[in-house]
Amino acid sequence: MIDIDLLLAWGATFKKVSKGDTIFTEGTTCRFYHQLISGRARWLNINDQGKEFLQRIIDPGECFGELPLFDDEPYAASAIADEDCVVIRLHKPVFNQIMRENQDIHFDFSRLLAQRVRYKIILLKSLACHHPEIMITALLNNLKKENKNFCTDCNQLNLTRQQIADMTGLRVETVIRSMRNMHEKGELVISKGKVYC
Amino acid sequence: MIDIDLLLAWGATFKKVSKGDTIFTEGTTCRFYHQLISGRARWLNINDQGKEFLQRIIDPGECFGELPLFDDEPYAASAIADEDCVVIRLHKPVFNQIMRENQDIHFDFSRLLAQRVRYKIILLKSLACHHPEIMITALLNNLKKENKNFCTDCNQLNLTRQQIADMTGLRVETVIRSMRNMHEKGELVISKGKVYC
DNA sequence: ATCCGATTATGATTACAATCATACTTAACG
DNA sequence: CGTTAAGTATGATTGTAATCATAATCGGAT
Repeated sequence: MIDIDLLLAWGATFKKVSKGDTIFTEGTTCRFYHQLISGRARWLNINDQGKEFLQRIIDPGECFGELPLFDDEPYAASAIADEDCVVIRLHKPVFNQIMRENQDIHFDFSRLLAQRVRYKIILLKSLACHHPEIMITALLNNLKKENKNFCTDCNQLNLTRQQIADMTGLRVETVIRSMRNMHEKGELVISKGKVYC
Repeated sequence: MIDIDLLLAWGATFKKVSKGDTIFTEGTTCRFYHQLISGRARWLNINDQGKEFLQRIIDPGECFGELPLFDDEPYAASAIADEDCVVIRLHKPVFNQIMRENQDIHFDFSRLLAQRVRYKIILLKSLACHHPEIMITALLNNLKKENKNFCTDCNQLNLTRQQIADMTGLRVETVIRSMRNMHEKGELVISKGKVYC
């Protein structure tokens, strides 16, 4: 999201994270701006029953855990490395300084935040209607719009049914059955288990 | 959210809206910044079955419909006047100019957007777990934290069960039963139908 | 004070996703 | 290449919120 050279010029540092390790934890104080260089991570809530609610898959080039940098509250969710990762980090006060001195970047982040609100709103209203197929459609539409978790060439969805379940609160069996039904209806294509839309 | 004198200095205009009238509609292009002067409005989605999903009650002093100003997408939801309202409006390009020239205001909006994401995330994860009481608790906690829809003196909740249903996707009967159960458990107080927490 | 619509309340029934069980298929790894 | 875990698939059963029905209560308007 922010140019790496710029981050480095401001004193950002690289950090290696091993697969399975927690990068930061929901509810704790945020001290850094984070951006993923390589690997893959997930941003998620874990509820009292130990069930994961997957907020977002984090891919290289993306920033994550940015909410506390703007509202000074604790982390809203945890970040866990799905693979070995390299993260670039910058101290929060320095990040704020960049925002102040570089208004275009500030506007980029406003846009990002507005988009995040927008997608959460769309997902919320679809969850509220209780129809699994509508929830899945809303989720996939959101992801498609931001070119996320889709192969840009072949339109293959690159999320498992379980991940979709974890992002909607549905059970994996319900996701499987719903998506198969959507396939029958021609709303998407399932070929050898792979989903295209 | 923005000082009214400042808005007026930049050429903002007042607009009267009658009870029941639509202020703007989901999916249409946004041309104005809106802030409520007096009255009350609601910000909501209406789905294909005609069911309302209530995103937020808008009270005097609050801005609303601000997402398109930052991400240049259409309105994410509609705004409808619950009472006769006066709204102050400013053309979108002028709003952007204010952001550029007045960085503190820009940071205030970043904070607001981050908070909105945060609350949507919290609500999302609670909806995903399927327990009505957890959903209602999450909603009320969110509102309480921003001093919204609560009497600051007596802690009285100033939303109907129907409105809570419309904000969570639950049925009004389920909200009534769940809240009565929360009352039995001492998680809130219901006295003559009024809710305190 | 009286009326009327909105709100709160409660019971009975139903629909459907969760849950449990089991099996097949695919991908990763030594 | 074979082993194993992860992912996909499908059927049977269950639990719970939605739905339907009905009534009491509250609040605002006349």
